[in-house]
Amino acid sequence: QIVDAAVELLSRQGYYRTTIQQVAKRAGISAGLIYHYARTKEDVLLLALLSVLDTYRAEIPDALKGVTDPLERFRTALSAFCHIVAARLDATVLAYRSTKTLPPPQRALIKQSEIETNEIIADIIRDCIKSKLFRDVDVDLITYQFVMYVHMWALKHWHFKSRFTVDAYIDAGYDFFVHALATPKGLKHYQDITAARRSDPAPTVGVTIA
Amino acid sequence: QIVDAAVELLSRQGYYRTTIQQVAKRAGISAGLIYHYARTKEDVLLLALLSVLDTYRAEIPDALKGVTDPLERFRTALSAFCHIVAARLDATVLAYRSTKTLPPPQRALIKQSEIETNEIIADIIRDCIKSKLFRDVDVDLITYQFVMYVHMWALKHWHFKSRFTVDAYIDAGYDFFVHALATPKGLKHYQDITAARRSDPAPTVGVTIA
Amino acid sequence: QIVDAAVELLSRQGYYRTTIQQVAKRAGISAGLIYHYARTKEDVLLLALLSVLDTYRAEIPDALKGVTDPLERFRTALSAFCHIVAARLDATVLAYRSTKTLPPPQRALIKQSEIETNEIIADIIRDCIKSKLFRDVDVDLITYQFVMYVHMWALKHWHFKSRFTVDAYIDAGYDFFVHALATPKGLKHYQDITAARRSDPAPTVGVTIA
Amino acid sequence: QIVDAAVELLSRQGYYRTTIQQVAKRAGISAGLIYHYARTKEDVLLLALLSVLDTYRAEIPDALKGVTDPLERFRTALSAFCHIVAARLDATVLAYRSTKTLPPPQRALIKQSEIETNEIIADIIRDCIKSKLFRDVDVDLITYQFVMYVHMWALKHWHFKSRFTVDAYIDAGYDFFVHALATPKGLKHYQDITAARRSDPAPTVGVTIA
DNA sequence: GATGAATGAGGCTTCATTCAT
DNA sequence: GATGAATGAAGCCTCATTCAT
Repeated sequence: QIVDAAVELLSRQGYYRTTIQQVAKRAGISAGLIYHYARTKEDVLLLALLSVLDTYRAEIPDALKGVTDPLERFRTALSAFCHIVAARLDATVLAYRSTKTLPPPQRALIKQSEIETNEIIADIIRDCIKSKLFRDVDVDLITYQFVMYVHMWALKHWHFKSRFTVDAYIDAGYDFFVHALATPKGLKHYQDITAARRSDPAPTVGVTIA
Repeated sequence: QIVDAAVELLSRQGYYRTTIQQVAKRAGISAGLIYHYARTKEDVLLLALLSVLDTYRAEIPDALKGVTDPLERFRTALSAFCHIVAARLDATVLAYRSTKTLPPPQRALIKQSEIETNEIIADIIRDCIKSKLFRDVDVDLITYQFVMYVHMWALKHWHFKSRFTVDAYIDAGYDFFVHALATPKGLKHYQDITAARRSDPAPTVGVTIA
Repeated sequence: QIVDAAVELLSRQGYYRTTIQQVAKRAGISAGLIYHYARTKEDVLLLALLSVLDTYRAEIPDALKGVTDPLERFRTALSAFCHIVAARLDATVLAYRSTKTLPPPQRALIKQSEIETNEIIADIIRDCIKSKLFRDVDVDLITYQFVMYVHMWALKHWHFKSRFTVDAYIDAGYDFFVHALATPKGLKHYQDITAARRSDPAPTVGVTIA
Repeated sequence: QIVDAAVELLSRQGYYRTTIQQVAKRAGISAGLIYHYARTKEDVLLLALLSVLDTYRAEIPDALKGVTDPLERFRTALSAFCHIVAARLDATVLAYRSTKTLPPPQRALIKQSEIETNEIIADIIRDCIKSKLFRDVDVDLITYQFVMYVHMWALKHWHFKSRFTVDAYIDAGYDFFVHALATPKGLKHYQDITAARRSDPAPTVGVTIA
């Protein structure tokens, strides 16, 4: 598919270093044909970015299926999100590199997609607050910090790759956010379920990508 | 100066949309002259990026002068850093957009500069830990979270600009990090000095840019 | 019909701005089908041009039916020709824009068609000369001037449209040509029939197009 | 000069068959350099067309210098104009082929230049009328007929080249227009100066082009 | 007959870089 | 040092034409 080829090449090389011819060749089609599906090279970029963002939006809910405890949902979302990003490091970085390349109307589409993913996170945080596990914090701000923490795995991967495994990174982030947000009750719950999970080292991550 | 012109244009337009001729015109010189100071266009980008990062490295310590309490230093660093970034939003975003454009050797210079700035933050955090105000957390990781929080003001400015003033953003971040990191003693100290500052609304930020 | 779509689009946009796909869409068929009727895009142009020229060749004689007086035939031909051109201004201009686009063999077909139309005019002029209404002028040259006068309505329509109605333009041209060509006898005849027509304002134009 | 190369190639091949590379090669420069002087290919066309039209505007007055008799001025203008056109047949045709290729603003410049040339002709005709040599005709219309007659030499050159020399074409046109326009006094004057010129076959044309 | 997806050559245009002055 | 005209490679995009269905 064109979009897959585009994501692959754009992720690796960035927008301006990637030519339409390269995308075409990688997709196994002719350059001209791309222009049946995208009107400009920027459209190809948009499609690629939306494809990446859609992965987030689709796969996080998948991982959450069947998880009901609010704090477990929080951890699962963090874990799933980190693993998704870890599986497509370059694609995540691409969004930060290239979104500004798009003209505002298309940029708005990207933002919209990002907001929709964030809403999944925000809902989870709201649940934690409603359950008195988290303090009554600014959900919007915390959501963005959560997302940034995940993205940081990609953005600063050159730094962290030699210091953390993804799972250690997830645990560290989980611990950090819980301490920042939890009520005493929430902290107690955190320690309980963490201890439980350690004595029962079931697969802690339900998402596996590529 | 060439570098200032470059920072200005690169920040606004990104690397590939900015031409050497534009930089030359904005700098009030001829295109050819730029090649006396930079061997390639990438060199111009490198110089511009280093210039921005140097601002961070130079101005945070300035703001910290005379501040001795570890937690106050933490808050001052956060505040100064945020204000610096707020004064050059686009330049901060530029680093995220364009660093990957550079070949590895030059990218290493950027990383090095970033690491040096981070070290300032790390030292402050270490002080807080040594003073038993913060828990014994992973300094490196927290440092990066701190920096990401600051950068987030630029990276997600389209979102936050209508929700926070810079100062409210700083306060919210300060509160968040303290809750995440502080020992009970640290928390007590936090509440004391915060209350004190509120009753004595002296200028809390010593950094003014442009 | 393909040709009608082609005339429409070619007239409005010229040869190179018109794509086969546009012609196909306008004709309500697929692009591939056009190549059952024309071997190349140039063939489409040729067909369109010939179609326009055929209109001239067919409609002028129609208007002349039943008109016997040589001078009246002259006036009727002028009037009919002008009205035809006025009804397809762009198509007339198209011939001037695009004939040179065709390779010589096809261009010859266009010329041939033009010559056949001219012959109709030439015959009328010859009649006028034979009837001693016109001086013994160079029929060929006068024919071309006649045709150019008509085409001028299209070629300089941007200028004349605000200065003349088609009918005023026809009257002015008629007067001009008669003065240029008429013998004293012809001039007398001209004044007689012109006066007669004024007192009997019957429909002076038998051609109505779209 | 770029413009000369452009006129040459555009005249011969038309707008779309002429590439910027061809113009550059013919002008002895690189393709990129053309874009220092023209922003688009259309600009090159505009420059070329204006250059041709300027030739008209400049050379007709040259030929008229020292000619005072209104009718002689009329004949001289016709003769000069025809010779100019004859010297650049293709360039004249180019204007008819390609003016519509330009966007309206630039097309307006072309029209303006054409109007200025026409004004030279119109003034001469007005003089003839003022001197009672011509009837009180519509100057504007006659001017355009005059110009069309000249242009016809280029537009229908494929037809006339085997039937007339330029000078014969000029004489025929002169005769035609005088008969169409002259008062009895004007006709008398025409016959006098024509007879005089025949017995004194001085160079009748003062314009020589390349 | 009819479709329209697919091709791929070709041209306009940009711009980093050079170099004569 | 300083200029800026000049280069020429490279890439986006268009579109006539084909051909499998």
